[in-house]
Amino acid sequence: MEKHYTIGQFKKMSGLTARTLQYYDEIGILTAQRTEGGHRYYLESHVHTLQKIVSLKFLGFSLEETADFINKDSWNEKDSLIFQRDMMEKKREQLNDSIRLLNLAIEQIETGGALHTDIFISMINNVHMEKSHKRWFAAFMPEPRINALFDRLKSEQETIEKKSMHLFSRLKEAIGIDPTSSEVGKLVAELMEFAMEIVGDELPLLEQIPAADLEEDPWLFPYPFTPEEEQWLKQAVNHYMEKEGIQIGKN
Amino acid sequence: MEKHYTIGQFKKMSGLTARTLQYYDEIGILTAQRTEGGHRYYLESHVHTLQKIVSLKFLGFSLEETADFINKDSWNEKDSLIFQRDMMEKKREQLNDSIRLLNLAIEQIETGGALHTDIFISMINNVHMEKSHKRWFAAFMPEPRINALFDRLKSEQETIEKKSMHLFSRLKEAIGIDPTSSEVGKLVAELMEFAMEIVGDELPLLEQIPAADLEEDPWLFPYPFTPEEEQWLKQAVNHYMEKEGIQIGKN
DNA sequence: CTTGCACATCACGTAACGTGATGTTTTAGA
DNA sequence: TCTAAAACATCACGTTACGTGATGTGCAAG
Repeated sequence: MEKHYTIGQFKKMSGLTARTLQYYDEIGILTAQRTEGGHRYYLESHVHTLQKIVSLKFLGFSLEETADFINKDSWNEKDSLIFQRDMMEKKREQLNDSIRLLNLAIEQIETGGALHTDIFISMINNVHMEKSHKRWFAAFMPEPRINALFDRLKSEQETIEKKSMHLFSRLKEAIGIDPTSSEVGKLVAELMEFAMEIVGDELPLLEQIPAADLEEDPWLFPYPFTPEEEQWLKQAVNHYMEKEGIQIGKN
Repeated sequence: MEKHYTIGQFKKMSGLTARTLQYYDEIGILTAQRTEGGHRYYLESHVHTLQKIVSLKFLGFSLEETADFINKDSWNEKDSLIFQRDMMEKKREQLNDSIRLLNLAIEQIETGGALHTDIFISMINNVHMEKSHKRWFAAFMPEPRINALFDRLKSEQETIEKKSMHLFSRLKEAIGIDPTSSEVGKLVAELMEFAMEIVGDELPLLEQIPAADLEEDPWLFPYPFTPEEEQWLKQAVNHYMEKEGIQIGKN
């Protein structure tokens, strides 16, 4: 005589809840046998089917997709497997981005600094809107050069993000201090150097982009400083420029 | 006069749908202004708030959590950030597992072999049930040694999985062939060698585990072969053992 | 003044169950 | 054999973050 499990035994074995088993029964993905009184019971074959179900769920398939797999017993069409893998890889990239950004914020707090929301937001945005930014830049640069620029930045993304976070935070905290002081001068010097590092050889082209265009779109390019803060920053940068005798537009 | 956006302009700018904006209005996370006629309109401050919302969503927060963040404008409690990061890291581990397993199946198909569902299932299970397996082994081995064993296997997980997939598949395809043939003998030899590699120095202890215990739990240890297939495999292994004159139990 | 578009509000659908509420079957013990 | 408790059954509504119509107004242009 075949072993049979009540729903209570079955749920203990599988670790699923009774509700889940009832739901699987309801949608017909795991149809239980019934006693005369109407209680569910399960056989070894159900164990096997349920194995398949939880395994496929583990791979990230929906119950509907899972049902398809269960009905056919050879899984040799690689299309759905490849599709699924690609979906999961996209999700993983997403997670990598958010984990990296969360760590950035955590580190900033742990090193004793304050986390400035505007800075954080603009950095998140930078990652989130990458594709839109690429399209935007397409109006000023040929595509291969855009890609080269973005690829270079991406290869050092984490370093750049950490530097940005640190530098912008210190700048924000310096607001109010005399813009001509040597303390502020040092920060601005750092900022300029950092900006040069970012733009690299694309300086001439990027300089041509009118600053107004950038500020015109508050959605695509949220600014980490408020208008008053920016006012202060401009003073500081101007002072620095005059002292150094350089004439370059500031982004 | 402040710039104001209709919902149509706002959705184009943000890339969200009107329904989403209406929903955010409804749950009070982004309350729009209204014209006399009842139409929604948005100001610059709404742009800023929406930036926060989409940024926090990008980090994986729910709208409810997002609402909390928006209400307080300093984000210096690292607890929720750390909690969130840990959640996301768990999800990423999950994804890594499923991607690796999907690739395993895809490769198996691409190299021209058939994907045997029972083998695949039992390999998925192996990853999925790792914690349960550890608990199960705790009845036979002290915990530090279990951890050492599992850590060793984990460091070569992908290699082991590929080998398993390849070897078990060839075994399954050999079923029906004379168990005493040299072809089968070779496969069994590979199997034994592989098994030795896996158990490593834990052979004596693992040998003590009665095979019945393993087979007794069809949920925890789904077997990649059917009873008939197993019968054949036993014959092949026995033949191999006699020929080699070794006496070791088989798992 | 009308026409057409943009916008408004219901209201139900989604996925995979969780969580009671309430009634019936099964089983263990007297 | 009877009873009380445990186990099980079926509704039915809640969850998240919107999508998707259906149907009824506001608004700007001709």
